[in-house]
Amino acid sequence: MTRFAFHIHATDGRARTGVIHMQRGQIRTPAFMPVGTAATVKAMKMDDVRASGADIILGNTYHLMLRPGAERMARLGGLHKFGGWDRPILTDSGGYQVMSLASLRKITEDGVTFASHLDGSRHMLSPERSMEIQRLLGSDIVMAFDECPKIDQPRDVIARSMEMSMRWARRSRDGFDAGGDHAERSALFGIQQGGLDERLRAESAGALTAIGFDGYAIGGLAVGEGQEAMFATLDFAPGQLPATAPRYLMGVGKPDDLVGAVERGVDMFDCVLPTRSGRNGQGFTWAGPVNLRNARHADDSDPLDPRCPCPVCTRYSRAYLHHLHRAGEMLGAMLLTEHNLWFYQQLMAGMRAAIAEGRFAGFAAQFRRDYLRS
RNA sequence: GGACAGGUGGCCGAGUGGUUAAUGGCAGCAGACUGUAAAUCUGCCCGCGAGAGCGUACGCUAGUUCGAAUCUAGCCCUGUCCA
Repeated sequence: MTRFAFHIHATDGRARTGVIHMQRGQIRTPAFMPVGTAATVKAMKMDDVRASGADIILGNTYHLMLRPGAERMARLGGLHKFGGWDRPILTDSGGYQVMSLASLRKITEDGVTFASHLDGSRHMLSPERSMEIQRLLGSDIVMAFDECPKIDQPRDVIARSMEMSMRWARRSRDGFDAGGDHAERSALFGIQQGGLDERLRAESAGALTAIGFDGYAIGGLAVGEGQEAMFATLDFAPGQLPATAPRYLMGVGKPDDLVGAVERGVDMFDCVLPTRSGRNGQGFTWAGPVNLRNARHADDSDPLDPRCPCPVCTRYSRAYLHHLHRAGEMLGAMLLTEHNLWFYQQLMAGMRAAIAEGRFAGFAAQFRRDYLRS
């Protein structure tokens, strides 16, 4: 059975559409992967995540190693069984927490020591340990352990960080390959760094390509640089990575970010936005984002998005969603999260179809007219 | 009828002579959220004004004082208990 294969079915400009084949299932690209940090896509049941159109979800090394713990997870049969999701799971390596938990960690060449945000206990994450944890979780797509640096730093700091991430990529490759059966069933992605700098990105891409990975992630973006700078970087970064492998833009993004990134050759995405925003009252629609807490929805009996076929838009009104979010009812978070995930998946499906039919530019233009309507 | 305890900005509730247009919380009006320390966070929230500022304001009235939400007196109202 195929461990990992990426077939590109069509291209349109730099945009591509295809399918990743893995033992636990197929992943249609361009793909959006809902984030399930703590063995749950927050506020969602896994059957509903699947019904929204997701082929793959994320898990997180750092959070799961702290709670419930990687060894426990392995004893319980792995992350898929534990969380009730039998399709592919991509696990982040903990590299993002090197940045997001900057005040709680110390970096050395060997790895990163965290003071747990839960109880202050100390935990070491190295390329080797991150690979081991992702193996214990039973991950399908393992991410190399990297440092996701803050963007507002001098070039030489970004350069040294990137170089260390490339040494860690080598160690991640070796650690993953030593994983026995798991390495036979799963895939390993490297992560390009280098900030907004074309030469650093090229160096990073070269280092990763020399090591060899199943897929290549673009890391270190969507960390405050703004869409214009991100797109400027994506004008060259995807092209520096192997054309035959999936390209995964980590942590992105808003709907218009996804369209612009697919346009520039990206195949995979993950982002907390649809789920977090769903909990915080923001709903995504074809006419742009909507804050359901706003007073103007109190008497609105229309669905959140008239074009949306999701279980929420076909049953409930904006007024009801407004009421639930005002009242702090948990169903409000659940329903809006579900809609948002459907919206993201419909957007991806729309892009896949447009690429396959050679009309991506028109799709993107129409999307922007409706969504950005400014 | 009597004894206590109270009456503060939409609500709850601090403040007990001067850095007080008055701490907090809630409600309200907006905004943010991008490999999840987030069902979170931020701003606004008496009126007029772009602003400086001006005007009103701590049950009511009258006082004391350079100065009162804070002290005094009377009155009104609310709660608990006793008759």
